[in-house]
Amino acid sequence: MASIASHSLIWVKTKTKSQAVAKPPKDNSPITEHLAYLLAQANREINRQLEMRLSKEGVPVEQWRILKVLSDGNGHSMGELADAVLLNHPTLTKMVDRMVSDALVYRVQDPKDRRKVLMFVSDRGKALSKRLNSLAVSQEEHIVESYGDKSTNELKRLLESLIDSSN
Amino acid sequence: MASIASHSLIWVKTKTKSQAVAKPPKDNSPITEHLAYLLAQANREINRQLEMRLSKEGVPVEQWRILKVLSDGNGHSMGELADAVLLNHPTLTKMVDRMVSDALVYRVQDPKDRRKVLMFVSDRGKALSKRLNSLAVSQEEHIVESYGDKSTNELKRLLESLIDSSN
DNA sequence: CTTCAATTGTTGAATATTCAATATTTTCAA
DNA sequence: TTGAAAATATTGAATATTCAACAATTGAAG
Repeated sequence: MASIASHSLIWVKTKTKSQAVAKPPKDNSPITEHLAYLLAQANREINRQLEMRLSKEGVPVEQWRILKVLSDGNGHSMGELADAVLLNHPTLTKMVDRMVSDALVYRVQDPKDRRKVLMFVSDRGKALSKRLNSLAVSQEEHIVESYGDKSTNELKRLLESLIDSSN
Repeated sequence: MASIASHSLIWVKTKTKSQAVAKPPKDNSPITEHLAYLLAQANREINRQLEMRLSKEGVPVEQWRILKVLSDGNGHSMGELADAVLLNHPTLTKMVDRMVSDALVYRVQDPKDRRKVLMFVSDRGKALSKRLNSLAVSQEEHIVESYGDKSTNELKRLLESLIDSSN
């Protein structure tokens, strides 16, 4: 990992003239200045691109998430899984039903707490998961190409800390 | 607007030690290292918060967007509006149907191109829009409180440029 | 122990979204 | 000028999501 001195005296290029810096939106600001809108817009676009990649395997983005989370080999309860893959419980139940039909995952009742169901990924699911991961990684590489390494990493860092600060 | 010299010699605080910097994800990276996932997660959380605020007026986030876009007073065609508010055309048509029933907006056939329908906001819609904007602005202020001004502005800037680079 | 509240997951009905087909109008080439 | 293709918006059927109610199990207080 890059390690640099704790303080550096460097030239920083700064904007001339009044900057188009995002300000807290006023009542009459365009919607494009709202963080909530920018997040929705960026998410929609990136998700659309990923969806197109994954369509090669005929699988929705949510199933990639499910397979990826389960690929640690441990059993995950439905509740846990729902949080991890950003789906409501009933939506997850029904998507898992489909994936069970497709023999990608299977349910096991948790012996420690029989209210719970532990989800596992099948061999078939693991194989699919690998192919999906390649597609997802290649999408992110494509983003990095046009958007840049620095920006991508900085954006990820900021998103993580936004999520942290929202809990 | 703030105006500063075009180059400044300043102290920049930099990280000591190896940083926990996000790297391009590998096949076996956790899903939380994928940009697509972080965007979905952040969007879900911020959208959920906004939804809760707007529920005071019994209005979904999408209707706030529609009213906000139409609040410039100009007529907007359905296609234009669909793009702006991040909805598919048929979804928008049906949501607009509801809003017309609620007397928030109305349709006018475009005299220049009669394939098009121009959408306008009613007085009632304008009044509601104002109240919704207050709620949305106060949400963003709340985010800025816990997340910080710098981070918020930087995040917005990066999201804008991500979107730009994706077109 | 027993009972009642909380947790976990699923189901079915109600609602919303999406896909494909349609209708209308405009554009443009022949 | 005409006819075919493109653009725009809507519709209805198919699909997906959500809400509220339910069933099963556990936890915990009395």
